[in-house]
Amino acid sequence: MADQLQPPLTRIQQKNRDRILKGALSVFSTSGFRGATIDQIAEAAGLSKPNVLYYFASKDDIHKSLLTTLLDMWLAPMIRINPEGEPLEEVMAYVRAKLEMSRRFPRESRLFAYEILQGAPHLTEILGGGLRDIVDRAATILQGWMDQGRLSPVDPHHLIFSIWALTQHYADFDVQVRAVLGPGHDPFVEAGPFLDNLYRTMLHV
Amino acid sequence: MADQLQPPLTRIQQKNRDRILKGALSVFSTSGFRGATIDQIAEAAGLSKPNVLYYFASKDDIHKSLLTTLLDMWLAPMIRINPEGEPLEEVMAYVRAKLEMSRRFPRESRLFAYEILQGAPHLTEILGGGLRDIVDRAATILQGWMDQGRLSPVDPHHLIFSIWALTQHYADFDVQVRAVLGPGHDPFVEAGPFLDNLYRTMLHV
DNA sequence: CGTGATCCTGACCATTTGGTCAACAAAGGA
DNA sequence: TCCTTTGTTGACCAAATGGTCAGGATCACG
Repeated sequence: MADQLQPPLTRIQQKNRDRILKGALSVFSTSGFRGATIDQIAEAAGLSKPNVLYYFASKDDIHKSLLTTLLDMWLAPMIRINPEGEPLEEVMAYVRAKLEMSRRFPRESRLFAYEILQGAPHLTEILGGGLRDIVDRAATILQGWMDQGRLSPVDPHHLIFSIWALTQHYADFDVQVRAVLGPGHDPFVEAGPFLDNLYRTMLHV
Repeated sequence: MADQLQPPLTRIQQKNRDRILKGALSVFSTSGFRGATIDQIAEAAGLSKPNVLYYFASKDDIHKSLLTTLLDMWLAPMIRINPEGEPLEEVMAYVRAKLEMSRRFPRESRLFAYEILQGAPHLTEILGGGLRDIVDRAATILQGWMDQGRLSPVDPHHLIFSIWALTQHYADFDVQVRAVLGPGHDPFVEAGPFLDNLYRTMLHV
């Protein structure tokens, strides 16, 4: 389990690995793992297929690398919940951060959605491990606030699920949302006040 | 656009088409369209691959058939919203029906999730057509109730999105929800009161 | 029964796709 | 400059996969 002493990446390695991951994010997030081909990734990255496989051992390797790299970014807002802060504002800040991430990084959201739908074959250990710890920490903080009467009491885990569901929905189901709303709408802009109102009314003591 | 006069299905056709669709639902909902193979579907249906292709022209055909067949069932609860009913109870009944569908038909939920994630290649005309009409009708009813002061005013479209997101999340992200909650939890059972409380507090005048 | 329609399958095909490899090109340090 | 390391690719392979087809089995019905 000790970290391998990796030789530092060369300039070219840095650049090309980056291009591959960027291209792969684009392809995986639109077609899913099975639907994506190394050829597509190579083209999106502007490299030849064998060259892609020079930097990553396999398609699986690219996918796993993407997921683990992005997971940190994805969970960051939850870690930033501050137990010393004002309860309602902390929750609202998390909701806003999560919605903003869905707006700015919809491909990342879809990448995770595909992975979870599939049964999370590449994330099983993380799901029951690190993720659960992070969520439990947040749930404990929320529960504490509720016990102090500073937040309306609800199940903290399901509160967190609701935030995930409501914010990621706008990224993952983007086409459906836009098809139903029709042109002239910005789903993310409209969702802001809606979610704000929803969580304020539900959690206000 | 006129309906073709189809010869009635024989007993065997009825049975085998049914088995294929059942098997395909299972396979598509766990692997997505591209991840599913006709061989897997055939095995799940207990038929040989050529026999599957005797009943359906192509893999695409099976998939499209599944989606259109299931879409009606999926939208049924929304159509049942009754403008003459008691507003809050109508909404709560819809929420409960949708959660119950996620619980009983998680595979159907995931099938749609995959399709939307993919950009809904097989549902584009339905999304902007029939679905939009159904949603708009429901949104109009909700808006009417809000205008009458019988429901707290919120954006009706986003209210509907929120119900979809919150209920389908438990089916689509099942592994994640269970991994976070740990053993000894029934997410669907816990979600019931949570959603009940959420919508009552948000919509109660 | 008989016979036409329906049903079923082993064998096969073309294409796609993940991945390999030998050989060649470019960097880069001494 | 030379030579080792690093980077790149065309050609290739084996497996998987969507789909076809000729022919055989079974069914329904007069």
